[in-house]
This record gives sequence, structure tokens and C-alpha cells, in this order.
Amino acid sequence: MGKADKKTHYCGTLNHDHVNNRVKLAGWVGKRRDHGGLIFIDLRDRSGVMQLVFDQQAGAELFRQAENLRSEYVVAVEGEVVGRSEDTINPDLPTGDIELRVEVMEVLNPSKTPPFYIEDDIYVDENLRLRYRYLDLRRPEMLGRLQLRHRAVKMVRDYMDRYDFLEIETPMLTRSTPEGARDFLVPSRMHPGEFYALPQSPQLFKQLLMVSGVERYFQIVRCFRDEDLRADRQPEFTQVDIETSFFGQENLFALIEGLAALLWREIKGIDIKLPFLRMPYREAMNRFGSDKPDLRFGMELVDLNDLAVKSQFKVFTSALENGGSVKGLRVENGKKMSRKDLDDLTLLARQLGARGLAWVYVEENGWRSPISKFFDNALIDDINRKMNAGVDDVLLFVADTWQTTCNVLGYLRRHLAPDVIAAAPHFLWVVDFPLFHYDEEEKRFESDHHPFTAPRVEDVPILESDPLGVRAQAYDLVLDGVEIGGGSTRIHDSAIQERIFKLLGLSEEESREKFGFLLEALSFGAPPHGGIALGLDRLVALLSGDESIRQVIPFPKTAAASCLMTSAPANVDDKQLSELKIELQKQQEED
RNA sequence: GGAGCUGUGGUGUAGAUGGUUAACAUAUCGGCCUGUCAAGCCGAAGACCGCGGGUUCGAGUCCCGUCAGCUCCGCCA
Repeated sequence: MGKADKKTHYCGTLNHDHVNNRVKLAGWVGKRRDHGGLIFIDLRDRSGVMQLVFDQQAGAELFRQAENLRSEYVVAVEGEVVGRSEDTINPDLPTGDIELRVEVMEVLNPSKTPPFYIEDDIYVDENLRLRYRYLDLRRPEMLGRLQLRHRAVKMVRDYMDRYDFLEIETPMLTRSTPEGARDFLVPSRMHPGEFYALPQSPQLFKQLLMVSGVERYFQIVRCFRDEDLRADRQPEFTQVDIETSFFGQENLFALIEGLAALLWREIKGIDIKLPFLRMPYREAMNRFGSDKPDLRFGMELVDLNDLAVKSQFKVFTSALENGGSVKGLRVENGKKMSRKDLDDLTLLARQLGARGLAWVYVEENGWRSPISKFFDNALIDDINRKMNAGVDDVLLFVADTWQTTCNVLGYLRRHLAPDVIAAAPHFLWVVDFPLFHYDEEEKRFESDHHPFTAPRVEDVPILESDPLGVRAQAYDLVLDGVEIGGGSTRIHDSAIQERIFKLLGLSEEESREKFGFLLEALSFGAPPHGGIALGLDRLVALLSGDESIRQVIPFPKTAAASCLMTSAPANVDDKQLSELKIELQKQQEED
């Protein structure tokens, strides 16, 4: 690449070896320190900062120019790199032992005073940062995140290339399919009244590429889901999408583990242990109350079905009679929680769907609790023993359906977790997910992963007779309580695929209409195939140590899915609507 | 759809029980200053307290509504 005309070096790349060199630099004015006859400017560019020195004696005209510099002015300078004298070295700056004695300066563009400081560790309303995102990104730590993301993406591409994967693009304008998240729709001008959907993932296309004989596909691809946002969920997000034929789950796991190890080693300097732990879904739920357990700390849930049945406590016994379960969570040294704290936890448990939360303070001679009267001393001892409880602990119990019991205690486990920031990363594969769950609202079975997931071969015979008992060949990759990826072995047999559609309540006509192309493709010699998708935004956020993926997305949406910089979404002209033959409904009256 | 938190000069904050000149820091502007790097010193300007309504003699402070941001539940195959 040719040299930039305004600069011969990046500020941050200059060092003591450049002393006596003539260089040209260009960038933004950071801090300005005006001593009257001597002015220091911190010139900032992508790479770092270089101190510029303007001496009154060096020329009146240049000095007058320097006096007029303000924050964020864009300037190009030319001068000589000089070493600083011993007593003026700034050890806090990478370039702190040199400075640029400016001889020529050109102001390329002035700047309004920015609405917030262009520096690291600012504490500004995110509102403002998002409205002026281009200024927010100018801050070194944000440019650093962009760079980190670039490096991660490049490593992924190089790694996949090394293993013969082809990066192939798939359509952004595709068709809406039932199941899954709400689609973003795009109206068609050529086909009035018809709509494209933006892809929730390239799922079908990557499977079709397997039918095409690609064998190893990947793509770093934007996906769209019109659902409510979270700190780790944006309406558009990026997946590392992977699909393989003739590969097998073991190879896929090894491939992904190698990739994760590479990223963590190169970016975080951490050698992670391979292979990753694997845990069946049932076990994850039973022990941690989550299908994405954080293994950095213990606090495992304890199954109390066998003991709870011996109590006189109706809440426990009736839950068990109804086929539910009773589990406990031990909060070490929980006595520092007040009665009020426990009431708050109870409220939380209710909001999460439990009918209530039972709690006891473990004391020298028994339990202090409203429910202690339902338990005799022997039973209390047994429960204490099973939960490994000692004096000053608090025990929390939930009795409900198995699912609710696990979910609620799992939430409380996370909520009450000790500080584990410094712990080493704990990767794991969660495997053996159920193929279906039952949707109470829709009164039908739904795919737990997606409808193209293969059932375990030995469970195929019970597909129709016991759908909820069927296990899927699906897996999630979990890191420290965050789901960073998920995938499955796919159905490559059109007959089984049709049975699955039927179980999901799709009529034959419907599945023909919506998925006919897939069923047909599967009948033309589809190879056995499977794959995975990794959440790139989450991955990068974990690598950069950020809580929210907004930090690693250059132009993210707010929790209400709008862009504060462009004000998207926005109204469109009537002309645009009429071209699309779209008429807006009148605003609904109240109620 | 629901819950919680936040909203005061450009920015970050303070403003007990409602009382009338809304405080501090920093940024900004001006002056002084040749070695600073959180430069320093002196001075100036800058908010009617997200918005709307209500209670009150009087509201940044209480009430209702609304908007925006954040977090969580639902939702996210």
C-alpha cells in the first residue's frame, strides 16, 4: 500500500529509534497544555498518542496557529522526533520518552467541542454515547474493541480456511418460515402483498449447500430476530455459521474446541484445557438449574425428593404427589441475609413462576423458620447432611414442577453467586437436549432447537408415542453461564423430516408449501450433515471482558430496538408505501 | 405484555422533612504563564431541574400521566 500523504507514521508506533528523524503525523488534538510561550499538544490517532511541542521561539506564525488549536481539531504536522530529557519523560505513556518538535502544521479541520470527553473510562449516559456513536468510537478503548473484533474474525477465517472450509454467502432476502423467532419482513415491490424475511440464521441454505456437495461451509453472517433485546441480544447480530458433511459430532466438537483455544490463547493469553467438559441437559438442570450453567462456582442444587416426602409440609408433599420435585439451595453463611432479604427473594421466586420459596436459618439446635414445625429433628438432620449445611447457613427450597423448581433455584443460584470474575474460563458442551418441549399456550409440541434437528437414532421409534422422551442430537456450547453457540446433527432423511413436521402440527400441505424445497432436496442424496453457529458478538464481548454486546458492536440498537444516531426505524414517504401497495392501519383507539 | 432503576448547566454529580440568589467538579470562553502530560493561577459565561398535568400561598423536591435510557421476567426454534 502507498504511504498516506499526510503522515509517514502512526503516533503510537514512534519510539526512541526514531529520534532525529523527520516525520509527518496526522490525527486529532487531544489534551492541550498551554504554558504561554510553550504549548504541548497530545496528538491522537488510531495507534496512540504523541506529544507535540510548539516553541514560541520556533516561529510566531506557527505558534499563533498552535494557540488556536482546540479539542478534536484535525491536524497534520511535520517536524523532528526528539528525545526527552530525563526529567520530562512520562513513564505512563508508551511514547513518553520522545516528542515531536513541530515545524510545519496544517489544520485540516476544526471541531465543535465534543459532547463528552474523548478518552477512556468515561462514565457518560449511554444515550449520549449512542447518539454520537462516531465520537464514542473515537475513544481509544472503543477503537481497541473494533480492532479486537477484527483480529478475532480474521483468526476464525484463517482457522476455518486451514481446515478446508469454504466461506459462502447466503441470501439476506429469503422467505418467512414458521417456528422460531419473529421475522423481520421486507415488502416486495414486484410482488405486491408478498414479503421477504430477513434470515434468523442461514439454516436452510447451509443444509442445502451440504446437499450441493460443499461438505465444509462456514460464514460470518448477520442474522435478524424481531424479539425483545437484552444486554446480550440485539435484533441483528453476527454468527459464525458452520456446517459439515461426513464429519460427525466428535470432529465438530474438536474443531470448535480448537478454535476457542486459539482465540483464548492469542487474544487473552490463556491456555484452555481440551477437550471441554460435556454434560447432559438433565444433569445441567438438576445440578445447576440451567441449561447454560456457570461452573465457576459450586452452589449446586440438591435433590430432596426422597427426604421431602417424609415431611408434614403440604407444599412439599403435594408437589411430589403431582409429579413435581423438591430441591434445595444452600447459601453459605446466609445468616447475614435479613428477613427482608428473604422476603425479597421469595418475591423474586414468585415472579419467576414458583408458587413460593421456603427458607430456613440453620442454627445450633435446628432450623429457625416458619416451616420448621413440619420437620422432625431426624429429618432436619438428614436434610442438613444431604445439603452439607452448617450453622449460619441459609437453605432455600422450591417445590414445584421439575422445570420450575430447576429454573427458579438456578436463577437464585446465579443471583446469589459469589464473586467469580477472576476464575478461569469454564467451557462445556451441554448435550442430549430434548427434541421437543410442549408449549402450553399454543397447546402443541415445539422444537427445542429447530425442526431440522435429528433425534437420537435409538429414540426414533418413540417419536410419536413419547415425543417428550425423545432426545435430540443437539448441543450447546456454554462458557461461564453464557450460551455462545449451539448446533445439531441434522435430519438427512426426508421421511423423518416429514414425521417431525407432522408432530409439530404442520399439515402436509403446509410443510410442502413452506419446506417443500428442503424435503425435495433431502430426497436427492443428502449426505449426513450437521453444524453449529457461534454467537460472534458474545464471543468477542467475552474476549474483551464486556458485559454487554453493545460494546463490541459499532452501531448497536437500544433496548427499544432503535438507533439513536440515525433515528431508525422511521416513517417513510407515502410514495414508498404506495409503490409497495402498503396502507398503514389507523392508530388504534385506546382500548 | 410486565417489573425495577435512572433522567438537574456541555459532561459527571449534590440538592434530609416542599420555601423561593439551584451547589460542586470538570469542560467551554478570556487573561497570565517556556516543560507540561489530571499543568497551574485569576476571571467570565452557562441549567428554570426529560416532557405534560395536578396538589399547595409556594415543587427540582409530593401525586398522576408520558417519553427516553439501562437491567430483568415473558419472548428469543
